[in-house]
Amino acid sequence: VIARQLPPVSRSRPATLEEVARVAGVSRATVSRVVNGSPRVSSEARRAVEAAVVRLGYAPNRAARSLVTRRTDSIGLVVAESDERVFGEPFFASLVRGVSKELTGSEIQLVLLLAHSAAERARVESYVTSHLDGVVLVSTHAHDPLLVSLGDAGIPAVVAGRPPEGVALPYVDADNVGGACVAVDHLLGRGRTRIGTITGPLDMPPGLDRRTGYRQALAAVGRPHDPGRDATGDFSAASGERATSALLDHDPDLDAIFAASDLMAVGAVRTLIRAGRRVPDDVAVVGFDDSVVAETATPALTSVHQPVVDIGRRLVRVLLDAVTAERRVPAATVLPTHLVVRDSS
Amino acid sequence: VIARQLPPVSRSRPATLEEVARVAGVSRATVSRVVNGSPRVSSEARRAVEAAVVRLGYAPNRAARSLVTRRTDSIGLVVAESDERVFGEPFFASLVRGVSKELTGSEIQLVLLLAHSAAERARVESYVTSHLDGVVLVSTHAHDPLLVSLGDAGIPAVVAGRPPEGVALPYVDADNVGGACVAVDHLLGRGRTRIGTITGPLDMPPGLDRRTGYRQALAAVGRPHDPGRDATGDFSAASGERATSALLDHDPDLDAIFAASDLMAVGAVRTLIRAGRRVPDDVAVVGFDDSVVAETATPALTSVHQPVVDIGRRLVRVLLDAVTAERRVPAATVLPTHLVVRDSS
DNA sequence: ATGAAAGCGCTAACAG
DNA sequence: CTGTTAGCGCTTTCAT
Repeated sequence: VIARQLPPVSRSRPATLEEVARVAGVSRATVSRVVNGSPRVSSEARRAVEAAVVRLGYAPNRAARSLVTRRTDSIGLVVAESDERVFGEPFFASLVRGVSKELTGSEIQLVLLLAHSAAERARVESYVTSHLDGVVLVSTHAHDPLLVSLGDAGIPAVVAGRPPEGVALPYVDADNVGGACVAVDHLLGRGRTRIGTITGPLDMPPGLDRRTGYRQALAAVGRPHDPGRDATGDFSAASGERATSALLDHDPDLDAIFAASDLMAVGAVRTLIRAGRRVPDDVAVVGFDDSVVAETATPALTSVHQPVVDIGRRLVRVLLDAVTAERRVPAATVLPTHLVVRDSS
Repeated sequence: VIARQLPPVSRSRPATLEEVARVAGVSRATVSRVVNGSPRVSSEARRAVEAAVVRLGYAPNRAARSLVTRRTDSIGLVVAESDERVFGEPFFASLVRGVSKELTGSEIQLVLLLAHSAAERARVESYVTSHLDGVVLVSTHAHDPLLVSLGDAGIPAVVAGRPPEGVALPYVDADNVGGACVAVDHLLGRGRTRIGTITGPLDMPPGLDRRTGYRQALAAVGRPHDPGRDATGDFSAASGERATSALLDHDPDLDAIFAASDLMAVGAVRTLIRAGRRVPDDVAVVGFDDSVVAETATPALTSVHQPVVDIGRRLVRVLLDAVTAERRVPAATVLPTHLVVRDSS
């Protein structure tokens, strides 16, 4: 039988570098070198230090470290969104997963900053500039003041999704144009000819880009642009219903709808059924986002999948490159989307 | 015309207390007092300092402050979950909203810690104990090692949702038992008599509690417990389908189902329709969570609403009380739920 | 009411 | 390869 354990180190106060040094019989500088992985340490000293670290349960004090290095080793995820729903969106959830996934293994912490009100934005800005190494910015609103102020402040920042024109920050986005294009191609391939679209808000880049993809696909096969086949929504199911009614009014023979979000697609299906159309027999419907509702809807929705988790990971990689200034970061990174075919088309 | 502005303060390096003191013509100590709202300062000095603070755009350096106060002024939101989906769940999203809402206006920052793998859990634990004032723990897994280790570590912690038996941490939860009870009462009120239930996993407190509520409501009206009317699911739609088949096998005349999650309710509806039942005419269905799918499902689902945002807010309040040790914190806080009646019942 | 001074725990020259 | 030393920016006695 062995003694059960070393005398339990009192947790009253975390061990310091000083204590580790004393136990290991070296100087603070040496301990610091070991802890920070410097090669300029004898293996003998290193072993002694490592043992002491374990024995004492030593963990560096970040505050002290950051005071001298002027780095906080933490990055912010800033959600600049007055509309609180955003947070509940699957897009955001997956984004966070990607971000935190990319951070695993690094010593970098993720600080969440929600800036709903105008007052909060101001706080966020001052906080960010003095306490974070960099930020990932999520904002669906065009002309978000934070977008420009953070840009001006000169703090490393990367935007999730293409920001509106005029913002000089690097961004990572899904290929919205390409995705929409593929969706419409798919509809054309199914023999549909009278294809309408329900766009997102046109002051938001994704809204704009998906409409662009729709038009490109049609233009590519020589279809002229018919304004009556465009109806604007706001990404919500209710707006999808309204838009579909409008579309049907203009062209009762519509045989397909490309909706710029799954929620709008659900609204479209609902309205189509109510109008006596069968989906997909009479009218095929394709959504965008490949969210849970696409799977659970009846019929299950064909939808464009965005690699959101990957976007999150890439966002972090770009940001960290910007922070360390190791290399010039790309102004834009566009990740591919793909179509998931289900029952609605 | 006035001069456009004071000479733009160079942002090369954030202003320090020292600089503010010089500009205001006082000592560092005085500036510190003003910044921290100490009353022992003449209004004259205070004015001078405040002006200098504004002029210099001064923001205290958290690292320096935390080094001396031994407080980090940040709390962690620890998601101890190997199952990555959790993050996408609406429950989690609303929780975060509540937490961050409660934090607005305070100087406290929210640090997000995801602990998927076992290795990460270890890191999280060490990180937490040395760099955070306290943590809010989200874990749906029974017997999560973090639950006990954080409890042992003596760091202030509060759990979202009732933890499994044996965990001594304070928690905040929705009234799952009461909610389920009300749901079943509602079904009884609609004249239903053959009411089955699809439970959640029985090793999870919410799964257990909702079943308890179901049984209580039935017992209250003298219905004996019929094991054949219990089917176990895992909160997913697919499990809801399977469970419903089992329920129908046992009792083809079933006229109502209480599902412990909206997703399972959706699965139930799907299976019922396939089996030739009309919802709600032949079989009424009630879900739990009042999530987006409850709204978008066809028919729209009657569901039990949990005050998740409030849970988040309360979590923070309890945690901060525990951190400052201002008062003994309640071991359990149970917030009321309510039924949202829609078309499925 | 205010200032002087002593660190908090750590890193980073700089010597040796 | 290692130790000494000088702060990083802030709070906090302790005098005054």
